[in-house]
Amino acid sequence: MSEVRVRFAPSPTGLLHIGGARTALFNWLYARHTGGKFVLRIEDTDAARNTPEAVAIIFEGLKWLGLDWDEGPQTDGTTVGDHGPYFQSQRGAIYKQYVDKLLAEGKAYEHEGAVKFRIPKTPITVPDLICGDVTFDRTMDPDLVIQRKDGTPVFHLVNVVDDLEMKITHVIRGEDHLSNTPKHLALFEAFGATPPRYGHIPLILNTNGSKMSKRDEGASIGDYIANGYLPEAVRNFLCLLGWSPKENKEVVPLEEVIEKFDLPQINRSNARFDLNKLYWINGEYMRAATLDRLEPFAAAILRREGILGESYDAAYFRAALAIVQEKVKLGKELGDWLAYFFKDDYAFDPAAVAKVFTPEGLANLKTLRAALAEASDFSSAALEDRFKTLAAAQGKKVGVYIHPVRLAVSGRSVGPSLYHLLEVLGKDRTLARTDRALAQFPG
RNA sequence: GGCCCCAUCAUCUAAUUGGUUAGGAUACCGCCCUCUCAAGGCGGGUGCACGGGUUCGAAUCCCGUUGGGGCUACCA
Repeated sequence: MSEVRVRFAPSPTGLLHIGGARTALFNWLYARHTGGKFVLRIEDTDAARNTPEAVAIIFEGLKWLGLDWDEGPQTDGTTVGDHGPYFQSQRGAIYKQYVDKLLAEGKAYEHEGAVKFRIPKTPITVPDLICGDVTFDRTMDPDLVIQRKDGTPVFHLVNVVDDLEMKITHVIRGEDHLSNTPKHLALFEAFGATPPRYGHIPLILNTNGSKMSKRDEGASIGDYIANGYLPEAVRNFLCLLGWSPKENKEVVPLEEVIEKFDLPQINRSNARFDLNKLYWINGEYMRAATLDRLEPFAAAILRREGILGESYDAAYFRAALAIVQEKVKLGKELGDWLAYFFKDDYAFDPAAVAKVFTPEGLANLKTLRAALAEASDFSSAALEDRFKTLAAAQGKKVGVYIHPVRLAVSGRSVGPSLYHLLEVLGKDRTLARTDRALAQFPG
């Protein structure tokens, strides 16, 4: 009946952790599934590692993944939402009120300058939407420091106060917080407030089963951006970690995930991070991407690598992209496949030269060069026809022509469909490159 | 150590919630296709951690063991 309000409350640590990204994703999915609100709150109470750059990295990561938030600080410095401020560092006065209230009611007390909250020494059950009922004994639990000697509030306090003030209805967070939940529940009770529903999602582990920490390979979303993963692929992969669309599907459109996603179906066991599968999914998305999607993505990468200038021949670039698209699985590989399209003095792969530019291979190349020079139609279909006709006339297989030209016009033995490659390069370039190869390797 | 969570192929997971030859995907290995590389097609091996129960019947429920993870801060 009341609107669902979930939140992602990262701490600016200098990176967006893959686990945090998935937590954000699950929260976002739940908000979108229920038509609720997704709130972004920055838990920057630890001033030491709180920098504008670190906050910007969180923004960047979320936006890259397509996780837009309905409330919270915006990239341009403005704020959206009526429950702010959304930076904990700006909420000191609010926390103070709550601490004073507990103090006044005798639910907290001062101890060596700090303030401690009296944890009820009775068993408590956390009704978790994912884990089920989890009961904690608490009879031996020590009281909880909620305000340090220096007057600053502690995580557990601010977390609860903010969730309460921001009217969060569902707390979806990592399972590492399950054991902390009794403390949070006690705080809500002390404030006379109804606690949110909780859903603790399993953690993401390294391939070897150890806990994935900041330093580990692939732990940062920034790594995926840098390596040219497609955000939609990373998002799809993350969805599959702890959740399944059933029906033996792996590649799942976002709309379908939003429609099917729900808390009770989330797995309860930790998942290991399988980079192989992410790589495969990325390839799936690469091949399925439209040219309009791929062009800006690829152009940004190739510019960064100095392969493409600020301005470029869009039609030529798109044509090249179209024929290598099905070969490439990762943005990072794009440069390797496309560099020679934009560079005429490419080097020749020595191993390929040794194998293909044999006296016979070079002779075939010369024969072919003559045939291509006469071609008026340089379309792939016409080229294929011409190659086959030539081969038949000479009593040879087309391969004996194909391999030398490929090496001649690209410097390598691996590439897209040769006829298509020549079509994209065009007659002039093809002949010029062939001549260059012939000049360099006279036989 | 104490408390909590978890346990299906190497990995991510499915199993109409006790009745299946335990399914799919990635990875790996063959074969096919083929101008290279991919993609695609076909095929293959690998799994219910272990031990007890309950039941006509257990991957599924219960207990224990083992293993993994988390929490146990005046970090978040």
